[in-house]
Amino acid sequence: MAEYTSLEKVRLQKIEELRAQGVEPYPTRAERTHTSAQAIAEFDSAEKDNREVKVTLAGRIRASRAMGKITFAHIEDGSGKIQLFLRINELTKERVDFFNRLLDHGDFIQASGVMFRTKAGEVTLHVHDFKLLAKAVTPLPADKDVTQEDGSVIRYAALESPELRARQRYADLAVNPDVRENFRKRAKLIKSLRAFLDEHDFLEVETPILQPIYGGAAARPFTTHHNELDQDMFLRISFELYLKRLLVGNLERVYEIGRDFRNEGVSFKHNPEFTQLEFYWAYADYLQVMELTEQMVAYAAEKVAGSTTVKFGEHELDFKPPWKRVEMRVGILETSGIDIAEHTTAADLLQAIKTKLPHAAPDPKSTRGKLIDFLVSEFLEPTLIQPTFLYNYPRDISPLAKSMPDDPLTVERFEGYAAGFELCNAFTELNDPLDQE
RNA sequence: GGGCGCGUAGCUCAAUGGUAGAGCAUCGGCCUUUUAAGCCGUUGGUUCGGGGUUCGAGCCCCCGCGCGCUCACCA
Repeated sequence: MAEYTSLEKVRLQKIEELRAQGVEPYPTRAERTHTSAQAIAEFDSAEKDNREVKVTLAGRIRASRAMGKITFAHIEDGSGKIQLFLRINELTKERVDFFNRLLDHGDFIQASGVMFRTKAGEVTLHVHDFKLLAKAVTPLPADKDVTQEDGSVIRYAALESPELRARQRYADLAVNPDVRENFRKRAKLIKSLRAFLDEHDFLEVETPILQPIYGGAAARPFTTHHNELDQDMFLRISFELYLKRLLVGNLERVYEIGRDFRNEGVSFKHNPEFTQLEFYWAYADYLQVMELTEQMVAYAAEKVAGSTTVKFGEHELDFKPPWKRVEMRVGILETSGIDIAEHTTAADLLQAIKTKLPHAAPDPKSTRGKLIDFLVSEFLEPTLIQPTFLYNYPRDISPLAKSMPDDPLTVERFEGYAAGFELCNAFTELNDPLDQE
């Protein structure tokens, strides 16, 4: 255990003092009657006819302003913040002093009383009784001071550091309410994807995470060891190989939502463990999958955001089918001026890039596939803001995908993009066993 | 893994190689409608760790640790 900070030591002393006074800092039960949002809503409707609203609320102290014989404080629960008003008239001087001296930001308390509206207009609980529910030792992270150009200082009462936010998710959640909303949206999203696929006769399965041989993608794995078998095992980098085996077993439509693990770079777009959805559909081709995909995403947007139109950063994205479809060769030609069909070798294509795009800097050792990738990510991808399917990929960057019947260098594959991000990747699967070797 | 940058009080940050500071928080006092409350006072430091240069190192040099950005890899 790390050493306590001076602030934590003060709080530990307060716990001692509470116990000395016969106050249990961690009582077993709470008696909440309303969330803060319910209390405010109920008061709003009762205010017109002067109906009294008595409630008991529970939450964490987020702010307090002691002013001698009265104290204002805010507590926050899962539904939001609410102000408390404490006065010696109802509580006695001893109780108000107790609140001010022994309770701190972050402590969980419950408070009972009557709802009213302050002079400043804020719906507030006039506290007649309160009780400590759990004394916090480590303070909630908060307060970031930013000095403005004019020299004034603005205080943000929220956790800012990206490092802390990621490492201490609970603290981020406790302090930043919008993050809680992200969690709810994520749960809705996954629920809606399940509902959609179930509705379309796809069967949800779970395949092995611990695998003796990894595959299904080009990525480095995490390695672990099975002691009893004395055998190295890998955390899956993809579900692909196991899901395909289920197709072999005549489960014609299967899907899995779960974690994959890739031992690679970390950034705001890439995490070593990430959630992925894969589905496989026997006897269908990539065009049918394209249609199903845009319907699925639109369905999810409707369920999560209430509309197929969604704000993302500065963009307003409309996921309503049909999405724009751009053939890769045409897209590259339109955005970079290079027709990859006219340059069938790496050397040839590299020469064309150097001639037509003197400012571009591709790796000269690249294969033809890598050069095409370069053109896509440099010129084409940034233009794919509204939901778009990019389709018909060059064979040399698309393992396991089936070639087009009349063009062996191009495969039946597509990727979906929105706001410049790749959303998904799909293809007509190679099913010639000899070709696969 | 490569390149660049950062690490000073609980937090956010100052400090030409010359006595380590400010605001907020903490702690104490005043204050019966505040909401970034206000006013007065107080406490708080192995300057990330180790070594070196120097009369003198938070600052310069070397090694290490941690973190950020970025490139490569990838979704």
